Amino acid sequence: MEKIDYTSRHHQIALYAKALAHPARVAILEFLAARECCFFGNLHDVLPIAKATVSQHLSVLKESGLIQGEIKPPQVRYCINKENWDVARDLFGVFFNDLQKIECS
Amino acid sequence: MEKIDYTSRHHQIALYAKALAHPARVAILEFLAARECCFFGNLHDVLPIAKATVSQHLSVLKESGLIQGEIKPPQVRYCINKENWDVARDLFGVFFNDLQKIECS
DNA sequence: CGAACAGTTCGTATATTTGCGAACTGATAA
DNA sequence: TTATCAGTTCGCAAATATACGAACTGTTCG
Repeated sequence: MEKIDYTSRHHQIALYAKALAHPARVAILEFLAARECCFFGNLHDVLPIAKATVSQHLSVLKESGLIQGEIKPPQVRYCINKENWDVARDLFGVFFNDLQKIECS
Repeated sequence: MEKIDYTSRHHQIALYAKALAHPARVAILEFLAARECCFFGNLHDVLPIAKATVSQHLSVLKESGLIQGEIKPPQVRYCINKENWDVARDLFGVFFNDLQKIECS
């Protein structure tokens, strides 16, 4: 049997999963997904962590592509990046739903 | 606005996401999901990592509950834990699909 | 200008993750 | 019994993640 390389799908799923791999980030995404818009302060008010840590988690989410930030001085407005959110939803959807059983080797 | 605690849903999603947060584990799950059964050796043959590392990733997946191992001397047969797999699918499904927009505060 | 406000960045400490080779375990085969 | 085979565990090194306070940036307000 040949060694495989991880496909770009494997990497993509892993990257999105990594973004979701902390309860704070799950909570942030849920909070954002429920709102048209949301400022840093709203998140900080609600989360049980220091603002530096909130900012750090937001960076992780921004780097994953799942959210985007827009500067509205003096605040920063965050929201879900709908395009990538849909990509992630489809990746996980296919991953969890489209398993085809093969006979035991 | 009140601080929230992370809910057990947040924790659960984060834990399953953590399990998926490495390409090797995504590849393993995909491989298992496609087969009725699969031995450690099959996975090691296919993955570009040392057997100690394969074993480690399998431990992570076992601890997450997404897979289970059964000793069939001298081999170990791994398979998807269908029950938890379904739980994870539903958690991610709801998470990605059931967002309700609220007006900007 | 100087103070205040909203966030980010920096520096640092600690914990967790990833990866590997080597040593181990437990079952079978010679 | 000894060797072998399948897989796990150990010990370690390097990288990454998590968290925080303090210092910083950039804007607005007096």
